[in-house]
Amino acid sequence: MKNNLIQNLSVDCVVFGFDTNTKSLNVLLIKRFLADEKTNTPLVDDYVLTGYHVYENESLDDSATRVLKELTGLTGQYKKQFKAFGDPDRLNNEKDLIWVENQKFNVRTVTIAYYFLLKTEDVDVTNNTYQAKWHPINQLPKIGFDHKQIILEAYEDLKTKCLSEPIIFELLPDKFTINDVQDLYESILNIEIDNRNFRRKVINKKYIIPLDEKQVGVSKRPAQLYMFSKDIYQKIYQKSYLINI
Amino acid sequence: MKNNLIQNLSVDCVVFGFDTNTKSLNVLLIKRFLADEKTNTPLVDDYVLTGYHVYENESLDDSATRVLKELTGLTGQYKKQFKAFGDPDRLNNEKDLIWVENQKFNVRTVTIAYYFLLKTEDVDVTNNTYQAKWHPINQLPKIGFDHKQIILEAYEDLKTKCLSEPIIFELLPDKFTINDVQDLYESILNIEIDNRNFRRKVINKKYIIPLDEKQVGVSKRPAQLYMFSKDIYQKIYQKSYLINI
DNA sequence: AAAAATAAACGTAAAAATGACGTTATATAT
DNA sequence: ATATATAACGTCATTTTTACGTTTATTTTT
Repeated sequence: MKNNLIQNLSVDCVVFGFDTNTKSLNVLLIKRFLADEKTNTPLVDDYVLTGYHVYENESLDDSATRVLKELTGLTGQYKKQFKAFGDPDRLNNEKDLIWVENQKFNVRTVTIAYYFLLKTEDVDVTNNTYQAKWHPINQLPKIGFDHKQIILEAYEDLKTKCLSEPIIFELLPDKFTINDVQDLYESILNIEIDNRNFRRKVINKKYIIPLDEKQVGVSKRPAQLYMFSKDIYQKIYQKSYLINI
Repeated sequence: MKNNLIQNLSVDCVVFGFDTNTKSLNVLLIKRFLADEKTNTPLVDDYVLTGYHVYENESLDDSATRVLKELTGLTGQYKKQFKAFGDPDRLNNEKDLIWVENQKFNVRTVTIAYYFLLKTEDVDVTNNTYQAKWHPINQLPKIGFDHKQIILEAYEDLKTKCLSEPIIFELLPDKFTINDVQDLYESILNIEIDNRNFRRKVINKKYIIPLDEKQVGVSKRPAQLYMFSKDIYQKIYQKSYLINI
């Protein structure tokens, strides 16, 4: 009955990026493909999150950081551990497939799920060994394991979190327009926002700093560029205790 | 290097309750005591969270539910999985002590931490085998393992969450006064709230329902009793997309 | 070079929510 | 009856939000 031995321990990373051109919140996924050698029938043909076993002397956070670095080459990105997934039958459908190495029945794989926010421009997707690819959160392909659920729960957490903290700027280029910010909120939250009110609200923030630059290469009036100052934000930040139930 | 074998898997439960008399947010903790048989020197003398190994065919959620039931007899309480703790040296200081059965060095214990919100009145602390005791969150005793950190992180999550969701009512009796609600917010958030403004705000909520009852046994003007209607809340609830950064 | 088109950027006013504070009402205790 | 303590209500100024209309700057078209 009691089970004080043995499980697999892994981390999985939901990597979010924002495409300012298509105005789409994207998730970085890895292609899985495996065919039967004789019949050539595809056994696995889907996408999954990046993840890996946690090394023996590694903290959970470090493990997630390592996995992201291996995939993207990036470190220091916004990272949040948002949930552990560990139902006993979590990977049972997949148990003789790849990624799950030498697993026997009844071996539980607990995964600690993180999400990362990064600037799409920082990642070179074409140049990696993982066949990684960005997928719009609203048009996810066939997803393996229970990773669809993990992605959607990460997304829910992100939706809540972006309302109360300026994490959105982790997803934007260093220099952005007010409309970029609005597009991003609209994509994440799947809502429409009044541009005039939104603009005023954002511009009034002390930590949104107008630059001496405008957009280049646009075929209409170029917009003012801004940057986000984390320093200023942290200095003037004071926790709001506004009860909103 | 790689570690695809094995670790201990447990759940730990931070149980929150509110004492309307002392106006204190409390945590339910279990006494640990162990003395050296010869010298009688105390080896362990502190408090810890309830927790246990996850059973072989048990989901993480079910495991937490079981642990709470064993401690309090209660089921169906508000429950949230808020973080996994799994640093490789997490329990190393404690490795030859009780609770950690037959552990060897280098065995990692990952714990999935939950917090529960319950009505203090529902729990009979005196009548349990665990020597469980309520402790004000602001006057915690000596705490074993890394459970102090776990408690404080649960508390942080609760503080954030109670601002945007009416989970506070999980901590109050079924019938409560407006001042009870205020006391609870003040305790949790460690702030002072203007009674008149707070009262207006709360009373205006459709899901706060005045009863045909007043306080009894108080030595001053008895206050109106209210109840919280989860049904009405869920019916009229619509996600607010107010961006507050 | 002027006009048209388009998106950026600014403005205004009503409504709602919040914050700060004064006053009244109702029960119990003396 | 009167005092007392707490519950409960009220008012007003300020801030924030919502809902729109207007102007400005730049590019493209004529």
